Amino acid sequence: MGNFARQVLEIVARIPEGKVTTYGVIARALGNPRGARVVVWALWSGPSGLELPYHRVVNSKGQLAPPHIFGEGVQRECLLREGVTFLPDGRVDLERHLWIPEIEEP
DNA sequence: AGCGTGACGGTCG
DNA sequence: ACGACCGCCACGC
Repeated sequence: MGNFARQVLEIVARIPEGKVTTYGVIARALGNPRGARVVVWALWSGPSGLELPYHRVVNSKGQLAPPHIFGEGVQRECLLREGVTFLPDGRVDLERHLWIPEIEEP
């Protein structure tokens, strides 16, 4: 796993309960503004056993990952359980729950 | 050394 | 507002 991917996972590990962040935000925090897709790759390659809150990462519109990733409705339920609220159209209410990590890179 | 692959994001019609 | 398009970056083959 590359260095970037490791840093991605470090950030994911720090997303507070009841909060979410986005692929793009993580990429920017790591100084790679156009690296959103690499963040995706990092999540794929990350350890599945470890208790990382992968479900707290959504896209820039607040939409959840497609069902085949976590299973139908699973991601949504995890977030609901943690107190995340959704808009009528099913997107996460980013206004309230978006979490921006502190800048990492030196 | 290409080339295909994304759980993406912004821009434009 | 919404979809279609296109650029993006690291990685594995």
